[in-house]
Amino acid sequence: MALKIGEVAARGGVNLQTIRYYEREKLLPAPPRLPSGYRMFPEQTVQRVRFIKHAQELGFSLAEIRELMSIQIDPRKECSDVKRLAKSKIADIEEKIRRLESMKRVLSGLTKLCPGRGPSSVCPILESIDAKEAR
Amino acid sequence: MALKIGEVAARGGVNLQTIRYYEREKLLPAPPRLPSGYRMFPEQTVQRVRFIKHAQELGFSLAEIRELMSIQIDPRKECSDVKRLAKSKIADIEEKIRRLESMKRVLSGLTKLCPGRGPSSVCPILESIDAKEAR
DNA sequence: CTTGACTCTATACCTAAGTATAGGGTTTAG
DNA sequence: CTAAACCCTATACTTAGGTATAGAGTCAAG
Repeated sequence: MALKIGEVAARGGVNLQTIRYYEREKLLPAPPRLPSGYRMFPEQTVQRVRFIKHAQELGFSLAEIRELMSIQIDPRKECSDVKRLAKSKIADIEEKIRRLESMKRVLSGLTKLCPGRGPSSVCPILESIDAKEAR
Repeated sequence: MALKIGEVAARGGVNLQTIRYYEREKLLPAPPRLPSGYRMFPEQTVQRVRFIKHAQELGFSLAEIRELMSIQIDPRKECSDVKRLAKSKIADIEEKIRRLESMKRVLSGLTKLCPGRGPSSVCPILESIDAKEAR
């Protein structure tokens, strides 16, 4: 059930060139090739591409994503390294969640204050965000 | 208690040029100037810069951040517009939180499985992430 | 057995978000 | 009153993360 590059790109929701770019950048393992040179990707690759896209939307760089995904590939790495890395990533994630939750609180508060009519200068969104500094 | 550009940059934790760039890009309002042309920023500006940086770490582009911050500035805008925008931003934020929480679950599960010694190929992090697609 | 849709590599180009540099004026501490 | 440490504009360069194009080969439906 191998997929050609166009299938992977379509199902992953990205440009075809992006798949080749990710392979060059070691975000996707180099797939087996047909004698013609055509790449044949395992189906899983689609999930991987989508994971990359989601992680990007959460503010992770490709370098960070590569780090996350490289963990189990290298058997020279010790499990303790994996554990340390995972813990530090969990801390990053928790910080992001905290900030998002604070932004959400501010915005929710705003929609409640907002009468729904009249000029928006009444709405103190920016001051709230500024004052709380998204914390 | 006005600040010169260097102070703002240092306290905001960004390059000095970045402040001028943000002003050009309308992420910071054009500050008053001394007769010499020196910008004099209100202290608040530091908070604003930090907010921008935090929002970026959460995956918002400068365009999105500008949209968020521009809300109360224009009194021609109706409060209902503000409300609609705020609600759509809240939905975005909730989606981000959901994905982060899923990533966190996967990583936490991993640190528990991980014996702390031995090769990392034992650790099924990537498969977990792939399988769940960060949801 | 051909023709249209696909793939290959290589190279060039693009946008967002800065960062650096040149060539000058200003402020302030000694 | 001068020298270090600021600031000004304008312009050029950089990095990350893609996208597009050229020129050539391959696959599959009729």
